[in-house]
Amino acid sequence: MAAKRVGTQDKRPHRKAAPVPSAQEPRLSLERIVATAVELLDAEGVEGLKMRRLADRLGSGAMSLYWHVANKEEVFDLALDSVLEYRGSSQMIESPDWRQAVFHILEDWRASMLRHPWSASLLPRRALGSNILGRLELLGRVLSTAGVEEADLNGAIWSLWNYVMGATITRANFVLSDEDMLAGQQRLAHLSAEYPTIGRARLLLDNDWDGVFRKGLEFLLDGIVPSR
Amino acid sequence: MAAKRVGTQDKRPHRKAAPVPSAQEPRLSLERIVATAVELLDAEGVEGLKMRRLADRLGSGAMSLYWHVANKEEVFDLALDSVLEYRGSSQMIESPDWRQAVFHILEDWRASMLRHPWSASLLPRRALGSNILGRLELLGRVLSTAGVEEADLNGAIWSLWNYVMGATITRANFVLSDEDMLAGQQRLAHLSAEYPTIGRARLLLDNDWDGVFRKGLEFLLDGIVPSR
DNA sequence: ACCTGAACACCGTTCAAGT
DNA sequence: ACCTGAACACCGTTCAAGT
Repeated sequence: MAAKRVGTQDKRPHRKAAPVPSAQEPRLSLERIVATAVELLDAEGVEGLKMRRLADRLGSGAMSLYWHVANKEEVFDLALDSVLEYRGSSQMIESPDWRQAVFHILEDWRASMLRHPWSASLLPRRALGSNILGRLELLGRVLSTAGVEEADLNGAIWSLWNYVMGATITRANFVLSDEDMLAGQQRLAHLSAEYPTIGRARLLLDNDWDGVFRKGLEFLLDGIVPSR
Repeated sequence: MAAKRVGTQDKRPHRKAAPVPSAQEPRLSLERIVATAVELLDAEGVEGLKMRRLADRLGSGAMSLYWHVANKEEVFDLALDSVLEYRGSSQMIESPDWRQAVFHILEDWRASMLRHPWSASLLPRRALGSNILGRLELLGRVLSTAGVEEADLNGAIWSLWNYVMGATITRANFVLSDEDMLAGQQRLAHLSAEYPTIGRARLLLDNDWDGVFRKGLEFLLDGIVPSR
């Protein structure tokens, strides 16, 4: 199990700071590799990302990748961080309504991960890249201005992190095709005998993911931020 | 990405209901395989589980496993479900104090997963086995008696699921050796320039995981269960 | 600096065969 | 019913070499 690190090191031989204009563009570049990796991950999922297939899509030999990245792990780290880049305007975040700002931050984060369903499950296992650290920094700032004491800030951020990650990982893994849906329904009907409460709640069937997410978030915020 | 199913099917050729006493014990058994898989997973993590290594530990050829299980996926499913078996007494759960009962259910669930750090990350991706369904059924029952309306039960269960899963997955992946700890500390010190709020909150450093977990859970329950 | 093919050391699993 | 070894079709990555 890879130990958790914070941030990503650049262990490549040497990288020029700015590309010399006279030099011809290399066929491969970190940016192209990462963008293509994201495409491939979106299309085929985590286990669909293979170095040879990635190289194929890029029109290069499999081994060419290894000049740009150290290994497959680094491809995952880079793809993950790229997907977590904040692309919205900063308007919402500077809203005087802190509650609205927190909702925007967390829902945008969640939406970014759901756009790339492989990303959420990956995030807790990998080093925290700069884009996610930026989002957490922003969250901390808003919570601070909302009145969360410095001593409680760590706990507040982690509570929200835990909730967002749990909700998103669960949602992202719950991609049911219609046939799966049907099969699950039949199975649950059968299971209702053994699990009556779950059956009555129609668990796994009528899941209003977004509604549940917002509601739980309200509850957490009510508790985290002292006076309302 | 494997689609989510509910429950696990038994596709093995034929299984006798009760072992004929006169027949000699087979060298392998599902139980031994699963128990050994859990051992191996505990020792080496998800990527450490290999069919050949598992067979080695069992003192058999690699291919012998395939008479008992369909494939590696099934080994994961079975190991996961076995780890989620409830081993406590049912006393706590029948406590008249529903809040205490919910806490016991969720903390025992969380503890079971933390005892096998590979399990939490696996759970949302796999079919729900009978042991986890049993825990959810129990949770639903307690929430019901606590006064949660039937229409809100689905949302209540999922809110808690999301929170527990997020907290546990994050915690389980955060196993820092001392050197990692030190490296992270230095890195964060360096990062404090870019992320001052995070730095001040000592995020990633002073994490009182259990305390944060309980606190957030209190907040959620305050919101989920109407009158206190 | 950047890219390549051959080759190695694995993996999960199929198959045909043993007892 | 239960177990096995040989073999196949992959994988990630090392290496020595090309331009």
